[in-house]
Amino acid sequence: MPQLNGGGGDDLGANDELISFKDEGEQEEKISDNSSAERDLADVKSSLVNESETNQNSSSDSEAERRPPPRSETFRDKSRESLEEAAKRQDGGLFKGPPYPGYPFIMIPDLTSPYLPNGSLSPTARTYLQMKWPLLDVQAGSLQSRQALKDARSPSPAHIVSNKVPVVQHPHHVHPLTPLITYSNEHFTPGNPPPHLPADVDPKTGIPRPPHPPDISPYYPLSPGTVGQIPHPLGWLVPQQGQPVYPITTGGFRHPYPTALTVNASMSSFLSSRFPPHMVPPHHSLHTTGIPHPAIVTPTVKQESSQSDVGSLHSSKHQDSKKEEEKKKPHIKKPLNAFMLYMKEMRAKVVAECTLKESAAINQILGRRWHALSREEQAKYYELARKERQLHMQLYPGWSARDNYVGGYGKKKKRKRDKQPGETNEHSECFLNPCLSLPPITGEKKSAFATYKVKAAASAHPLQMEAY
DNA sequence: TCACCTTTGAAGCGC
DNA sequence: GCGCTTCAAAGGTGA
Repeated sequence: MPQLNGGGGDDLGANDELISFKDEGEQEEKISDNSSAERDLADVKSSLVNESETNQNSSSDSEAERRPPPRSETFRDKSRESLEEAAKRQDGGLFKGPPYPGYPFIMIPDLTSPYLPNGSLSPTARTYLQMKWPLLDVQAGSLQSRQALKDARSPSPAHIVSNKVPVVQHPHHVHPLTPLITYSNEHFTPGNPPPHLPADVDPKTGIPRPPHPPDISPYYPLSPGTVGQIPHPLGWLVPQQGQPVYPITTGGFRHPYPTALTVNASMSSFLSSRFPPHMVPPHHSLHTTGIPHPAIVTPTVKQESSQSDVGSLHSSKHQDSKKEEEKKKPHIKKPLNAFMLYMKEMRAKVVAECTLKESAAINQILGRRWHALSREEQAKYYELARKERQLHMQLYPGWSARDNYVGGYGKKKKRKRDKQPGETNEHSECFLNPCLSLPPITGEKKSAFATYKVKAAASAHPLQMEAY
């Protein structure tokens, strides 16, 4: 909420900047800032709510005269009301499930991760696994039971549980990292439903979902008949004749993102060193499962040939097939960066809390919250993004971001309207809501950050540059 | 139907 | 090396 008397908006903006460039020795301030992250969110939320209400009111009347000062009583009251209402919702009055429940992922930070020098699983992740993945042990147990059915050289279930890094994107627009990783207690509040619920209830619609067979990943739209016929997700990494080079337990079959789940950083190195490039399908949108790689989007192709009269279309078939061939060309998407991963995880929460759905507004909030994240939390996302890029590189060695540029795939996006430095966007929340305004990145800081990035690129993510 | 909006970060490219 | 541009996700909005 804009705090005119306290200069809250400016302060927030300043804090954002502090957070963005932590290498400039400003982390102390950030800690205190993080402690107020929730309060900040509440402020943003209430501001947005109030703002939307204000906008609605303004449309019917001469809003310029009536627009209340930000600290007017009505403003506070409404904000308080909205906050109280939100609090009621979170108190359990209206149960809200986690945005992405039941993902069959097991995300345990890489043991080589810098976050826990002792190599142990972070408490947060542990808590997350316990609460969100109560079936973990069960699954491991079931894996053990299934182990007998499988290649004796398969690794132990423990192997499965560890070092799983979901790195690629979900074909259904839900990034595996998103539901999987709860980086802070804030992300996983006690108000979240018990883990067994999400499997039965659609978190978005609240509509009960039919239970999934225990052996089927709920994220594969597979018919029961296909169960058991599914080759191993890493089948494309497996030598043709027989045994997988990399032993995989049946647990791997449960994961929608096989490579992501079974390949972590070290594993990626293993794969890259172990498998010749021809074993990595750079241009295949489908695994042997028939399930597209999440990072690949194959444009929907009309099934004209099978549905239309063959004779009448014979003449134009050639042209159609030509077009279809182009359409079929798989679109390998860019790996998500840290902020995108964060957005995917937090979007649902912000939407639920702010009762906003417009992505532009949501993204503004998320941008602010991103800046409000602690260094450690951001580092986790950077690390995940780094791993995602790593895996992406290994999956698609020849792929370049340039491939997705204009001319490579899809339609050309119209160039955004460039804003002049002092120009404000009337649509922008920043225009009306100082709480959402972010200070521009100065050239000095950009430069510093560029240097920062260059160094980081040589090793890890920017936040790890501290060590240098 | 599709571009736009809005965010941050990664990557490509030209100078 | 720097600055600019594009794309990644998301869903409402407007043309």
